[in-house]
Amino acid sequence: MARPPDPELDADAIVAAAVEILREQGLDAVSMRSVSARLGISPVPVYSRIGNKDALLNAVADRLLADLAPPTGPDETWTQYAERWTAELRNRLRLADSRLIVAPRRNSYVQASRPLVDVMRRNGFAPDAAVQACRLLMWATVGFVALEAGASPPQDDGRAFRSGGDPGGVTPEDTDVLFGLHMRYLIEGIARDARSSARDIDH
Amino acid sequence: MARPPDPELDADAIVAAAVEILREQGLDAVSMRSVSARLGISPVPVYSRIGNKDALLNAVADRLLADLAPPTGPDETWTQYAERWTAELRNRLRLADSRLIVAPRRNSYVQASRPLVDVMRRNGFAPDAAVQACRLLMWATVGFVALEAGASPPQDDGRAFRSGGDPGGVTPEDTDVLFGLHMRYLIEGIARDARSSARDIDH
DNA sequence: ACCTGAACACCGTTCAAGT
DNA sequence: ACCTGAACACCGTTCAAGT
Repeated sequence: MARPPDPELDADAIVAAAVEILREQGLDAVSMRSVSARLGISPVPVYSRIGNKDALLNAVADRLLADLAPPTGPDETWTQYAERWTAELRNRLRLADSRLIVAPRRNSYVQASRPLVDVMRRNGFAPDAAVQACRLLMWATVGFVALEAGASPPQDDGRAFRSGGDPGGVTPEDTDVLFGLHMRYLIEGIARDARSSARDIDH
Repeated sequence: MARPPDPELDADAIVAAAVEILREQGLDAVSMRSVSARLGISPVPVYSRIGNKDALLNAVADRLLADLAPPTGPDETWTQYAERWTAELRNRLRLADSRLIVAPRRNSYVQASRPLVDVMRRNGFAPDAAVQACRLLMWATVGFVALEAGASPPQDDGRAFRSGGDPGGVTPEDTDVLFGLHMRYLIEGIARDARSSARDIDH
């Protein structure tokens, strides 16, 4: 019907439609066909603007996971911020489908790392050490949520032990405790290594 | 052609065929149709014996991930064994597709936990503490490998920075270091908490 | 009882037209 | 140039026969 490229249809509108379908019906309902149908067009323009389904899902994930990191407070130690940072990341990641979050070096993750790296550098960390520590916390958090969320949505497992007494005794409270313990151990370890390397320099 | 149920065709043979296809062509090539075609049958018997595709993939994962834990050595401290246990788990998990490993409470994981829990209990851990610590190390290891492997196979990402100077400076060596650091922090943290709770009891 | 062929309702992706 | 309809080569799953 139209010869000039539809000016209403840019990559952003396509990603927005995909996010709507994701929110309403879940990740499995997001297809090149369902997205184009929602926009009232054929799948071809989606391919020409986005590329393919992988690219679409990456774009969806980047939009869903924008601005993951909480703002830094004044007079906050790096350990305090690191604790808030991991907890906030976990809360945000849990809202997304676990299949979208398992991707290291996702743009959103690189962005989210920046404030934590900055805080650590202001607290005396060497650039390399700050980046490494931040990557450690990021991987640990993303990996934890992937496992935590991977229980229900993707593969339903068949076995009939959803409601009632839980299977191996893993309640949501257990999971919270496990996450807190995990992050505490990592942050304490990073702090200890940082102190010992500072001692090396002093000496 | 045959009326009696084929005695050569049990669930094991179906899973074995799926594993063969997985090894030869990757996870994406494993379908109810490709598996039944390899066995020379229609998809229907696969459904009647396995259930559905989720059940098939779970069975494949359980077979691929059997016997994950290394044997315990005599006169080995729990920290030494925990280090070997996480390293061996990582090596084994890396051989599988990351999409198959992200499932907490997978039967193979429960089995793999047993020897580590036993070693920790022999070293004075309370039952609950040993189970919790083991779960922590399991989740951390599985999550790490999921991230580590999730870079290449599932979504190829499009961006052209595979060969040559790597993107954000994440070499395989960096990844090895990160894993070692991660596990060391966790094991040290577990040891420290165990010592302090033992002190509470002594006092 | 247990199989097969065929079908249903989808996929991702591309091609050959149309304007 | 950019669209659409149609097609290709698949999926997971189920149904209606066949023996």
